[in-house]
Amino acid sequence: MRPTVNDIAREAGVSLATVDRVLNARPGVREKTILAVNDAISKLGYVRDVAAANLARSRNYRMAVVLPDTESQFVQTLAEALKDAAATAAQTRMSVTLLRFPAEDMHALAAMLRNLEGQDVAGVALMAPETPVVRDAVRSLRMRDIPVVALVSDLPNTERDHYVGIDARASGRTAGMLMGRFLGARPARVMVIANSMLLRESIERRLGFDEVMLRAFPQVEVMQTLETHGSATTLRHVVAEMLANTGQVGGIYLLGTGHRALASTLSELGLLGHVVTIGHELTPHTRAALQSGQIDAVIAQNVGHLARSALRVLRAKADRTPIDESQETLRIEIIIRENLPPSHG
Amino acid sequence: MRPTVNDIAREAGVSLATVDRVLNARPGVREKTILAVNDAISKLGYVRDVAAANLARSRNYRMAVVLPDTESQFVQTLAEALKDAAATAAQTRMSVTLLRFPAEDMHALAAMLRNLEGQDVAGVALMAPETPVVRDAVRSLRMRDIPVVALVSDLPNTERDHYVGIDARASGRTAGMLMGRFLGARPARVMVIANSMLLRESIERRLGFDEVMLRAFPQVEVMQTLETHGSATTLRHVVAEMLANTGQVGGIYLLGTGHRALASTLSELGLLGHVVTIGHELTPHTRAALQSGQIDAVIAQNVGHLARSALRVLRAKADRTPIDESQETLRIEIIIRENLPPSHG
DNA sequence: GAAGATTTGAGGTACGTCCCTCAAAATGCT
DNA sequence: AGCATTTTGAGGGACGTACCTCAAATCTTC
Repeated sequence: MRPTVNDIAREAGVSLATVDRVLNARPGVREKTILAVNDAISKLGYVRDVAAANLARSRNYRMAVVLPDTESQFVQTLAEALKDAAATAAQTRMSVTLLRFPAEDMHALAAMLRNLEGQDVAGVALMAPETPVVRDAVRSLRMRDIPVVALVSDLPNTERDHYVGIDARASGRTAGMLMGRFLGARPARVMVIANSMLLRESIERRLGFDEVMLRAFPQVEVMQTLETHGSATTLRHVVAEMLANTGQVGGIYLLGTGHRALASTLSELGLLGHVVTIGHELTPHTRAALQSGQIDAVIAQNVGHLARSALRVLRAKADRTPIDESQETLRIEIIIRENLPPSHG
Repeated sequence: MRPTVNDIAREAGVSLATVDRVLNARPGVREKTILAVNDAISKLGYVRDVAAANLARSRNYRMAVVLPDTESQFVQTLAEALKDAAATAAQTRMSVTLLRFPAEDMHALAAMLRNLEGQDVAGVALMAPETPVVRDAVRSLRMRDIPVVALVSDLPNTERDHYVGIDARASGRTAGMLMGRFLGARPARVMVIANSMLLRESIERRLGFDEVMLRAFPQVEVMQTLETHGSATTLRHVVAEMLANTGQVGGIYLLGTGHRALASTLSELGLLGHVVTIGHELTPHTRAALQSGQIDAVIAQNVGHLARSALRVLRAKADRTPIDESQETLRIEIIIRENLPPSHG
């Protein structure tokens, strides 16, 4: 049988009230008594029954998840995963509010976060680029003891409590290694396409990619990043132009979105399936593209895991409970047609 | 506020006792009343507070995990992961007993499982090859309403409640695709090495591998499987012989264990790093081999996830609670040096 | 050693659910 | 209608913890 607070009281030779005061760090206990209780705790191997504790507290965890308001399939997929995770988390007295901010409007985001401070929010998960305004908002939340978890894109220069997501640089390296090996030994050129090189993630991925290419595949020339600014038309245009003016393009590395536009452009040029294409994130589009052979590999993070992990970490932070690192570390997944996971509705 | 059983009672116009009877499927309630209660439940969106329920039940789940008693690093790693998962699961009143059976002695295993029947075990997770004896033992457990979860290696022709692990055939296909792409366009031969081709897993992996090779890489010749029977000496011998008698060996596919022996053999022959090597499962050995470039890729399943998943599924089965498929589906992971996850102590 | 402050004990209620008992009410059957 | 049977209600104790109050015991300090 697991020891309870009563066992500790008996073992330490104090009353239940004192054990309770020690356990919950309430004042009015002598140092000596605190030590005696802690001794009993470790001697009996007592572990607080969190479920019972939360029941007694009848605590409700209101968590907020803040995502950019883009139509990007990845963000949509993530939002869905978060809803699922929230439904499950409801079983453990957690309620999750999903908020969206206009993607380019950092001040709107800051206002949103400031607003959250007023309400009794137990934690915030945030997917946003690191700008000064965001840094200030995060600091402000932390000052009020509200845990903040960075989602998908890290906020390394803020006081965020935790980052849930994969290392963008390492995922770029992974993409690079696959690209190099898939291209084979012959010299080739690789096109790199991004939405915007102002995004930390794109920069990091590209850095990782280049790192590996330079080191391991010197015969491959990686060209300058083409920016699409999220526009399919621009993507079509720059890709067609680049392909017309450059020979030996053997690979395309898509740092961000635009898989559909890329596939149709390649298809028009009769190149579909003849160029090694590697992208990021598993969405309905990339899934379909993998299945039909339009993409060769996708570097992804498991969004279901991401969502559950974010909520678990927020919860742990709110409870001031330790985090199981091995469970909360997301893996950089390499997905090809052969190991495509089932889609689950 | 979340609705409680009291709210349901009020809403349905019945007493607390009746709501309780319905919720816990106790007898002695008219069909009509059951419907009324269920209506109230769905109307109010009631979700049972599992924590409180378990507290009240003060139920202890004794789970047993049965693994073969091999020194294989994979099994060792899995055992470690299970211990970690068990430690965490202890927080939710679950205790896990880890049992080992002599790898080749199916009758010893059967006796072990029969012995479990006597004790009040709430569930069994089992990693074992599917033999008639095992089939009978599983059936017997199920007859006593003890849930059985197959671990790592499926038991498809038994009445096991669930399988936690990856599809061996699909992981063979994944290995095949990587092998083909890593080899490049030129013709080559691929050696396949297994411990024993009597193991279902080895067969399945090989089938998947061949499938892809035949379809997508006709220029590659996949040779007959060499069996090592777990002996490093045998491995050294057969590999050296095969390499001496066969030209153009560009790749080696290791279906089971033997990474260290293979590396040292290749090293002696001056071939280390010149042959595309693909193996299975992430263990300290394969991790080191990936890091040093001795292996090019490993097809793996996340053992931490595997362990947690097995315990969660057992728990759900014991509680007769639905399973979150998307959380319990293990992914076929492709691991190369660039996306090697951290080792976590 | 007395007054004051600090520390400890005893006891209670609550959280939401399970599970038990016993009596009361409703229903079915002849 | 009367009886047996089934269904329902009312109530209480338990699980392990949190949090509250009030009194008693123990320490300080002069």
